[in-house]
Amino acid sequence: MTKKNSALPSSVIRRLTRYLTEVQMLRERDVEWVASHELAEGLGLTSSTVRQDLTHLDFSGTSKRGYETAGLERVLNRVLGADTEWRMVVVGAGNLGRALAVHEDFPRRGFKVVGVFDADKQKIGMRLGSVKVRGMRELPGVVRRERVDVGIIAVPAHAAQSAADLLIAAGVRGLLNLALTHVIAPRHVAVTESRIVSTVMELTYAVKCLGEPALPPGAGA
Amino acid sequence: MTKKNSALPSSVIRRLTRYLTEVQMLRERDVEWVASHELAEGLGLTSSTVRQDLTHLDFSGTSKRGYETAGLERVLNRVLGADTEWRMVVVGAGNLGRALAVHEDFPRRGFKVVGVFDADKQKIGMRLGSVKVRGMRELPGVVRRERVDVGIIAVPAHAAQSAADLLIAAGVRGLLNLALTHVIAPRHVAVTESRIVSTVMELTYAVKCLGEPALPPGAGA
DNA sequence: TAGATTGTTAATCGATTAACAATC
DNA sequence: TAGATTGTTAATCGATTAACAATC
Repeated sequence: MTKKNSALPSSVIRRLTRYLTEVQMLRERDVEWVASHELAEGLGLTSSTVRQDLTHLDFSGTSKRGYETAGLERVLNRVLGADTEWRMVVVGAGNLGRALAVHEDFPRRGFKVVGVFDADKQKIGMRLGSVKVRGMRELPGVVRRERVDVGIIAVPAHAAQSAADLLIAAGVRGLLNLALTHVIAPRHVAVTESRIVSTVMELTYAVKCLGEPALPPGAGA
Repeated sequence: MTKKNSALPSSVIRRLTRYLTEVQMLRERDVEWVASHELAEGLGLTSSTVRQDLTHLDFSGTSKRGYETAGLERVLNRVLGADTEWRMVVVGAGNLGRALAVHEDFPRRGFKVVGVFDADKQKIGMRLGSVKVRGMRELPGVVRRERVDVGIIAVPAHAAQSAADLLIAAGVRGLLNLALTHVIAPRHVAVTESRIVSTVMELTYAVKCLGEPALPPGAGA
């Protein structure tokens, strides 16, 4: 609160989320201290980057010992807002939408899915964990009543913008867009995009660039 | 083939995947030409970035008209390797793994899931689209026989590295890691990581930085 | 103390943007 | 032709890495 708080670069934020999960795992194993070079190794970074990143936090390491995991976890949780509950809805009850609605990692980290919506009547009423799939008409009411912060867009590309518009009009402040198209949102709504198909294409490009393996592992003759 | 081909920067590759999906949609709507500023607008970029990116391609635009969508789609497909079939297996038949195994966007783009594996006996035999969940012991044989290129890791964090090791030993050349931990792989295996929980945390951080809305949309009294 | 590790500054590296001549 | 848009160069911007004094 006493610290300048807004808008760390997204490159830094992306890594902070990884430090957090790493530190949580260290804590489960009762590791009390971690050095920048250890975090770096575990995550494929340089120790310099780690130290640079952690200076953005209201938290200091100790010479010779590194960073106390308990304190680091606490401050990362606070900066990332992972210490508060975030209420989400999922739009689209296809394979991806259904998987996210019941994804165990979400409640574990303070993300609560309070509703799932789909335009397809066949899907309405379907039970997903603790929620039922509802029709799109119910979306605005649920978003308001349940004070939903974030909408997850898991619909086909052609329906993504109208799902976004509906969520924005209902009052969400963030959108996670999983559809293949870019969605437009006003400045007061944050948008993050994540596309599994694009990610796989990035991977296969990298594979292609590796070239054919000199020797397939375990090749006999 | 006649062009230097390897290792465009990953920032460029990430955008090329988006140009490809965008151009495919334009083609469905029978749009024959697209200008850099139009692509930029549709994707939230600058026209300068778009033109810069497209110079990496073995393809030229035309003054006054822009880029021919048919040619652009063809060359993007070729560069990204999206014109060949990629064979994949999914390790982990939890919610996420099952969703990916039957994800419709994959076959549509040349990605074929030829196997799903899980250590849990209860899940073995479960039917997912055209494949059945198999035990981990069958993984090496399937990867070899089916000439699998890429393994998708959709297991809990503590099992991620051993899943990676198994896939690598069996001969995959790429890993898509969806688990929360970093996995280590030798240089001849490409790794891409994608973590839905981290992505949501990036989003909620951005929401937090927006601050409280001055006026909640549609606030009455 | 001696030595390891932080915090921080400066140097490097890469990515994005601006600008404009060439071109159709 | 006139004007719009590319391809490309140079300028800016930001992110990563290297290096080292401060410190416990």
